[in-house]
Amino acid sequence: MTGQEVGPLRFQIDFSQPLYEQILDQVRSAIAKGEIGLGDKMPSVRELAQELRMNPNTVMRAYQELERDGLTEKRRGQGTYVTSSPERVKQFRTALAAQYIEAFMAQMESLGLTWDDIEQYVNHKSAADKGGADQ
Amino acid sequence: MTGQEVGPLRFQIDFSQPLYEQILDQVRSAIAKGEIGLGDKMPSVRELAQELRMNPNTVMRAYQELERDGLTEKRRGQGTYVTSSPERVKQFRTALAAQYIEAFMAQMESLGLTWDDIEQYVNHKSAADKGGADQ
DNA sequence: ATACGTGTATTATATCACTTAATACACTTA
DNA sequence: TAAGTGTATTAAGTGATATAATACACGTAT
Repeated sequence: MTGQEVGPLRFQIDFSQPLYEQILDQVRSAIAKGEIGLGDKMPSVRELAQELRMNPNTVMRAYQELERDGLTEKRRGQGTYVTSSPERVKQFRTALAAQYIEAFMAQMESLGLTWDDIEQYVNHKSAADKGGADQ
Repeated sequence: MTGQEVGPLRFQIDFSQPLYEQILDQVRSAIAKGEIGLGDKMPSVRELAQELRMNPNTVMRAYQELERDGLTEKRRGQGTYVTSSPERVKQFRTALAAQYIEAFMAQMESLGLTWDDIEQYVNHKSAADKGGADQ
């Protein structure tokens, strides 16, 4: 909770994904990891658009989703600010993590792999081959 | 390894994803889980297209990717057959699992969550809240 | 040889998501 | 008043996806 302006955000933009989605993901990450302080002022839509050489509309789309996430708040005529509520951030992170995990588990299930198989893979980078489909 | 024709495949198609990708994922899954026997004959492009009420070109796109995966083989004038090699299937499953896992780990990292956090979530559906970003 | 069923290639068209562009408006602060 | 906010609108272009209508080469069965 610094209340300062957000530092110079280092964005890594490519063409593998929609641009607005990359902004969204990277700002989400920066907030979740505390790289952006709570209450900080985000760069303005036009400012960020110019820095990233994008259209302001594209940046705005990302900003609107951030507000839907509850991670930012708009103040008319003033700008966009990161939420001051650590609970909001926690809550958001938990919800998104749950979503990622569910999707991941579904992928694993579709390959006939169990949680034990996954743990084996993670613990020592070798055979995720063991369960299911032994023909 | 039955060598039979593949049974009536139950496809679940919606509009949340490209159609060819849904076919691809579901056939991959069916092979990985052994629901489709090795060496089985796949339905023809036109046949499946009619059953799913899609354009043959769309089905063909999925079939072409399946062959790139090494999961199917084409026999000219005859049809498309599931590979007879269990090693191929194993290899494919391992590779795809690794890809899924890497992507998932990156997602978790972007939220500042560790592997321990994930295990906690999976073991008992509760707080993935603990590590990182405690502001 | 003929007919049929394979996979494949081609060309054209349509739709949709994404992005850019150029404005204009309402609000806040200096 | 002037400058900087977020926002809305309209128009246009691009690329991925999907459909449609053909046509071709190959293998098998008749």
